[in-house]
Amino acid sequence: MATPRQIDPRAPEPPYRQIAADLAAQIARGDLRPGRPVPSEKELVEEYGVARNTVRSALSVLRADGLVYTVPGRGTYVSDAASDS
Amino acid sequence: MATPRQIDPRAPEPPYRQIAADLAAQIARGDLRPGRPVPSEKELVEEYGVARNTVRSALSVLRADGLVYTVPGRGTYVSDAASDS
DNA sequence: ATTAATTTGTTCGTATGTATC
DNA sequence: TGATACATACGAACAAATTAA
Repeated sequence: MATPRQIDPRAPEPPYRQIAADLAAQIARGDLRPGRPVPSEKELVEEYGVARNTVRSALSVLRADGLVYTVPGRGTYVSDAASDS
Repeated sequence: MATPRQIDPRAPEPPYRQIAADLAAQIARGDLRPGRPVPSEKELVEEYGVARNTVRSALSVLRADGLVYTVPGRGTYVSDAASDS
């Protein structure tokens, strides 16, 4: 089963930003490493307990920040320069 | 050719649930028998005129209900105890 | 033994409608 | 009103497992 990760639906920060921040923290921490895949959208849906759209919104933030890149049909990966952010 | 089965896209029940209910009815009726294969996803797509994802959602419902089980690469089969449901 | 065909599994892209805040 | 979230659906591509030729 997926490791549950907590987000607060009533926090001022919307869930998709909380998730983006959490994933960014995992990258900064080195839990998610450059070149390695981020959990799939399906897995993130299960881990965070949100809809797929919400996960996708979070990943869009990370993409915009250059922290990850997505390959259609493959997955989303941590960018090589992500650690220097 | 595949026997067309009617789905009402404007009904309150979403198509994937209508399909699940229809297949469950076929099982209850004995049209689909324990141990025997359910039509392949490809066939169900043609029969119901929906996308593969939608067929797979319907099959997920039946699996969750224990009415069928799926063997990767082989197919989906009616569970032995399906009749007692 | 190899190859091709079939079938299910996985993953992302996109769109629509509804509901909530 | 606008941003956000959820549910659902269709599409496309490729991988993996199984079976047939």
